[in-house]
Amino acid sequence: MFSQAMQDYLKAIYKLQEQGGTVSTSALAEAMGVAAASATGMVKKLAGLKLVRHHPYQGVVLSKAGEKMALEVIRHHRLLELYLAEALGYSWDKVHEEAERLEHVISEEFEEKIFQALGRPTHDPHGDPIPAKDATLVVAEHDRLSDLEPGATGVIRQVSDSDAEMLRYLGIRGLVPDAAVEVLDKAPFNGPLTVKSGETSHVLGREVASHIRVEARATDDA
Amino acid sequence: MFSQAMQDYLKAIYKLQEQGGTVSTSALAEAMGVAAASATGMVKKLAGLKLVRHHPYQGVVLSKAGEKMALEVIRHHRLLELYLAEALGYSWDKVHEEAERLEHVISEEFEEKIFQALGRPTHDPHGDPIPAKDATLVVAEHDRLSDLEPGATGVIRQVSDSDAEMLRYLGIRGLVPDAAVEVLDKAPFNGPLTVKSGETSHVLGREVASHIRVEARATDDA
DNA sequence: AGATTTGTTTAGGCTGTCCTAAAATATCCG
DNA sequence: CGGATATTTTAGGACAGCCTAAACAAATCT
Repeated sequence: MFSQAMQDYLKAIYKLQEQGGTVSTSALAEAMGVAAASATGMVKKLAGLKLVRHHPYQGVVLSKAGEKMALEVIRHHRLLELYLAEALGYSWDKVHEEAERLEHVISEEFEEKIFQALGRPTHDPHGDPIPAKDATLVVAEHDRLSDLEPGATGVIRQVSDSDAEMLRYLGIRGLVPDAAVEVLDKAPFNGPLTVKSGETSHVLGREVASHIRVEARATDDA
Repeated sequence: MFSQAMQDYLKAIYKLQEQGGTVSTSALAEAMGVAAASATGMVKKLAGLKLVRHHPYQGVVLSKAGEKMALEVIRHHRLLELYLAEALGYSWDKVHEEAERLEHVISEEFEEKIFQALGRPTHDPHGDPIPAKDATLVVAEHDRLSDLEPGATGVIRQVSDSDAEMLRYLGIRGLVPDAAVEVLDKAPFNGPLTVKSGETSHVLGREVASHIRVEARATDDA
């Protein structure tokens, strides 16, 4: 009905929209790993199907229908990630890749079966919220760990799933959703953060720390 | 690497070969639900890749490599069928369709994970043997239920998974692998069989009964 | 403002898989 | 044997999704 390629484009547009407002063709092409011309072509097709609105040279916006489709794919993806981790014992750095392929082929029944088996979960292993069946999504905005100041404490809520290598690195160190953390030090000039979690402390570059979202506890120095 | 279409063709060739010796292009096209010309085209491509041998107007035969590929896909399929039934509670008439799509996208890791989770099984829910990792397959030839004579007893070993409707019908009646059966009566002129399983007896048409494979117990009237 | 750089779209092609229609080959039967 | 019938292959085309190269539009710099 809707091709795999179309689903992938819609998902990519959704994610870009989430971050940076308007979505340019080149950003979309970049995200999809295709040439800019290919993205233009697909955007025109999606616009023809009323899944996106396209104003040439201005960017792409998902329509209501397009957003719904994107969220359905994302729901599949995140449920699968969680299922692979929980039920099959996948390590959290490997779930993304497998889910990426499975998300396009599972039936609604499969979706429902794993949803129930997992106890109607709300978040995937990286802390990303799972869209509901009716394609609604509760987004909680948390601070980047890299934005916290020394002395701040909080709980990790999300870790970006974009880089498997990084996930492996953080997983080994216990820096996963629900872990409590405290910022001990923050070196100047975009230097690394020293973060304590449990008994041990870790030194994290700004780049990595910006991929970790934390729910900060109210600081007492107010 | 090898496209989904190619995998499906190889699988179809394997199954046709299993049944009827040489595989004609038209039989292949029929099985794949495509025009004969399309099958010819794909066969030529597969022959170019040394996955099949093709003698025009004579039929197609899988090469060693082609058979291996086919068995790998079938292994995926049957493991998935069993996993869907056992782990996710799918009814056995629905597993085929879902497995059909999943078989092409799961990784070797996924395969291994479900293989272990299922306790290294040897047969799928329909009683079909699951090819081993090294692409070897133990085939046990059992009698068609329709070939047994009144008085014969045995155990159901396989039920053809080709028709979901039929599987539902038989499942309700407990005519599943490992069920003990006894042929009470066999009407002449290709008439129905009366079969007892457990406490109840069922009347089955020849067509249906031919889709059930039974391991016959030695009869005592010898 | 004019020129350069950057971003976007159009034009034309390639590959994979399918199709129909027509030609070629094999089989069957009087 | 030879013509009718059935099967198989060839020829030519469609469509999806990708590509590169070239044309076009917008933004930026001096």
